[in-house]
Amino acid sequence: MSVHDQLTQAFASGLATALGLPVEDVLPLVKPAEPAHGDLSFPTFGLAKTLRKAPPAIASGLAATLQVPGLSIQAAGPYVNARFSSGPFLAAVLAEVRGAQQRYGSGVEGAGKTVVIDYSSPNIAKPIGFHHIRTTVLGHALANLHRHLGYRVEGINYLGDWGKQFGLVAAGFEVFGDVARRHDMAHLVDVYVKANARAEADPAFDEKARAFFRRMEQGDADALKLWKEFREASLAGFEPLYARLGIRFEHIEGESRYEGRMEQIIAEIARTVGVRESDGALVVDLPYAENDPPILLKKSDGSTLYATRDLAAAEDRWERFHFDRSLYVVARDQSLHFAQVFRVLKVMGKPWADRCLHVTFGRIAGMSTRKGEVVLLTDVLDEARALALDKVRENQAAGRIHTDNVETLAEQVGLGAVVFGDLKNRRNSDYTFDWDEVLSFEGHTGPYLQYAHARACSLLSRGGGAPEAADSAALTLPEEEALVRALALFPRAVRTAADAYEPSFVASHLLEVAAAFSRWYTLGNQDRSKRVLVEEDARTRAARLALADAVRITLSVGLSLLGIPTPENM
RNA sequence: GCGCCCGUAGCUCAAUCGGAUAGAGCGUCGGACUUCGAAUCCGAAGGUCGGGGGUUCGAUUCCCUCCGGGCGCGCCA
Repeated sequence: MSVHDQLTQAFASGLATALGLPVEDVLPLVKPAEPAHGDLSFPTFGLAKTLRKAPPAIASGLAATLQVPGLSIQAAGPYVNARFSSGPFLAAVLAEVRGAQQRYGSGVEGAGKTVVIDYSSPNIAKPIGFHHIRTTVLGHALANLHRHLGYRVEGINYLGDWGKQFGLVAAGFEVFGDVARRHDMAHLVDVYVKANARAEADPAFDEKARAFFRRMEQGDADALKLWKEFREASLAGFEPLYARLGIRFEHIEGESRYEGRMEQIIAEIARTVGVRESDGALVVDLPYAENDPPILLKKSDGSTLYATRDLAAAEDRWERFHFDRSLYVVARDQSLHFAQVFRVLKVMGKPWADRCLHVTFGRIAGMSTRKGEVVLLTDVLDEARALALDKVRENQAAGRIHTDNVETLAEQVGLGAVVFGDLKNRRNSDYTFDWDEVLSFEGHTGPYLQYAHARACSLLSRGGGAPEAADSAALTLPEEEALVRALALFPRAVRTAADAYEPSFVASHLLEVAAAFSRWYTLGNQDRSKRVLVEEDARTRAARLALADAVRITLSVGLSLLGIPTPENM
């Protein structure tokens, strides 16, 4: 348990004892307070009725009697506020961070538990547009967060490698394709885009695509051979992108994995839930869902649909992992689909159906180029790198940074901008794509966090590293206390982020840490006695250096959890 | 039509299971570097929390309704 959690717990149990209530009833009401009010606060409104006393009277009564080591307790109107005794608190937090290093904020609450995370999951032979960043980067962060809390994580890149789109590519190759370039991902994408447009206007062409997929499902050797080539070319095309983002999946598989299990799962659904034919298609009606449409298991031509494959996949994942949670990091557009799939599983009698969860996220609008094509994720990353490179060279010329590899640094900063630019938003909010916004390096951005981290690193290297021993009693500036408070809340941010499947909680907390650090750091511009590497006083210098080290660690852990590189100078 | 999500400063977003005076960034204006790194910091201006009801000691948060936007609603994934 973190220092902050321990103090919160102590305050809550003190209150609980004084009130004669179970701690579980009190703890949820205790919350971090605004600095002006202390560190923790407890509102007494809820007790007014049962105690038949006015809230301010309850609060002052509690404050008068309550004694908790490490806390100074005061009533402020209807609230009971607690302030951490700064000496012990600062020392404990700095010791905690220093002791934990890269494990800061980690935990064991997930020990023995498994979480399956389906994320990224691009479609083979389709372009990876910028909007793919959402599932990819969200899923990656969720995997990291859960791993940090002790869960076994099974990340699955569940490729859309089966379905009509291969028919489109295959049919498209006859018209627009160059067979010699069939292993070239970019060419595949080009063919797919053209074929897709053609199919919408030309029913005969669309039927050719359908027929090709039917042949695949019937096991036609020629069709499957071509499919396999497309699949491998796409997979190879994806690799550089994942390498760039630092993502490694535990499993890369796809819908095609379940081709052999379709009849089996359909038979089981027929037996447990019931199926019927409708306009030649095979559908399953869901009980208690009169307003929802039925799910299609098979098209009228006998080929299967992705719902059928998702049902088989869910079962397969249960058999393989016996998960405590199975997450699907997929756009909110598909919430009806997942609601239906999960409900079918439930009605089929799968006791683990309730462990499946659709982790939704909003849309990115306004992403088309003038030609009407989507902006590719790779292009955005390239653009960010190019812009970062200008800035790096500029700073290098000004003598601000010393690195032998400007290219790598530019790539790291560009990634920081793009990845953080997505993760800082709450996942369910829609946002509009804006080049200026994605390529911004100032303000609430990834580079801002990276910069703060690099500055902390720079202090440490100038100051001779983290001191062996430091007396935190030398930290007397209000900005220092505020900074330590921010560091202390980091473990809590990690937990709330994991619990809500919301990495943006970590993102915004890191912004607070970096802001508190920058504020503290900047004091030294005006007043040399407030510099971290203060010359006159070795004791203060060591304490400040230890604080800078704790900042460095916290930012490093937080950025890593979000999948953002942490250069040591920039 | 039915369902889900959303509406907070000029713009983009926060506000932790309902809590104290709704906060940041960008942009605008004004300040701080012969640098412990200015990708930074400080200050100012900027708000009917979409409108209206309701529940509550207390509502940006919960409920209802209206307005406005996004998405979904059987043979794509």
